[in-house]
Amino acid sequence: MSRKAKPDVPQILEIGRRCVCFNVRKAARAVTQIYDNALRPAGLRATQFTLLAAIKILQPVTVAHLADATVTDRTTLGRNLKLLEKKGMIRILAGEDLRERNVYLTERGETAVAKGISLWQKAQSRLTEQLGREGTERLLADLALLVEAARRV
Amino acid sequence: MSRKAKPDVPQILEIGRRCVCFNVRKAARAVTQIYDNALRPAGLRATQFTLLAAIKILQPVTVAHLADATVTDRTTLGRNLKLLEKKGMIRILAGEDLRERNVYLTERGETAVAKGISLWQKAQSRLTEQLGREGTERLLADLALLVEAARRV
DNA sequence: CGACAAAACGTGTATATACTCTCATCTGAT
DNA sequence: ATCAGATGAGAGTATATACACGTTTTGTCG
Repeated sequence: MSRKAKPDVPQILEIGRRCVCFNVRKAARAVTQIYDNALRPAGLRATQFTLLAAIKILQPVTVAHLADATVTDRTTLGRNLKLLEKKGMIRILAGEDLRERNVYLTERGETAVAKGISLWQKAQSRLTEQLGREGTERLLADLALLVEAARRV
Repeated sequence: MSRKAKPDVPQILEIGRRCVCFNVRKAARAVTQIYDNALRPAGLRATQFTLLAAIKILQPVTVAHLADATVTDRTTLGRNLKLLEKKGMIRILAGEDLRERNVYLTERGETAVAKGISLWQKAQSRLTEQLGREGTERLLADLALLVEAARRV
């Protein structure tokens, strides 16, 4: 038996082409940069903007519920919320059930969301123009299927 | 009900459904967890495994070249490499051009890749089974188009 | 040859992400 | 009424990500 087999190189090349994880992460990196740049004038990252938007719809909302709605780990969400609180865009208050924390938008948060929406729209338009209308629809549908598939695994 | 209900709420709901950034990041989170869990027995995260695999193919390779190949920010890659070096899976040596750093797999790195490949295969199979053959092909094609589109923005 | 631009890389800072533990609170069964 | 188990949340640790800025080395051109 030789010390080291080489025949797995072609197999590794396949990984780069076919690995769902690698390719979806790569896409996420590329896309995130576009939205982060676009949202900079509002002092928001893409993640923060979508989180604020979710809060605006759901408020008052608990951390766990928000984590569920945004499909984010609860502890991750807690840390992301702390950042928004530090920016003065949300308030986090104890609920009736003292274990729960209820999240609310502040005035500054409302302003940031409003500013963010128009910036988001521009970024979204620029990207979807490149994808085409059909391409965008197909992509979003496929991503939804992917999340579903991942849940079932 | 209060008349204070915000008129832009429907618009915000659209964001959650149609925002490419939010949805691709969400998918990346879901998928990453599957691969991270699968690769745990090899002591690797998904990112680390794909990075090691890329190094195995390209070695010896400079940081910048590797960043290009994996479509990762150069500084991000540098930090990811440092972790693998700390684990003893790669070696980073100065090149002839003293500005450059050449990256090599170590024995331990080879072992980790080998172990990772079979674990990766299982995770990939489980996920693509859920997606179906066609679904997987379409998804990967769409993700490639997305990366292209993002580059053009 | 010498000034200067360009290339390759690292550091400081900040955010995003998730696992494991731990703590406080609540709820239901006894 | 009480206690065991469930539930909601935070803290500790580790990794992934990228921008702004700085450093060293190379290449280039007058």
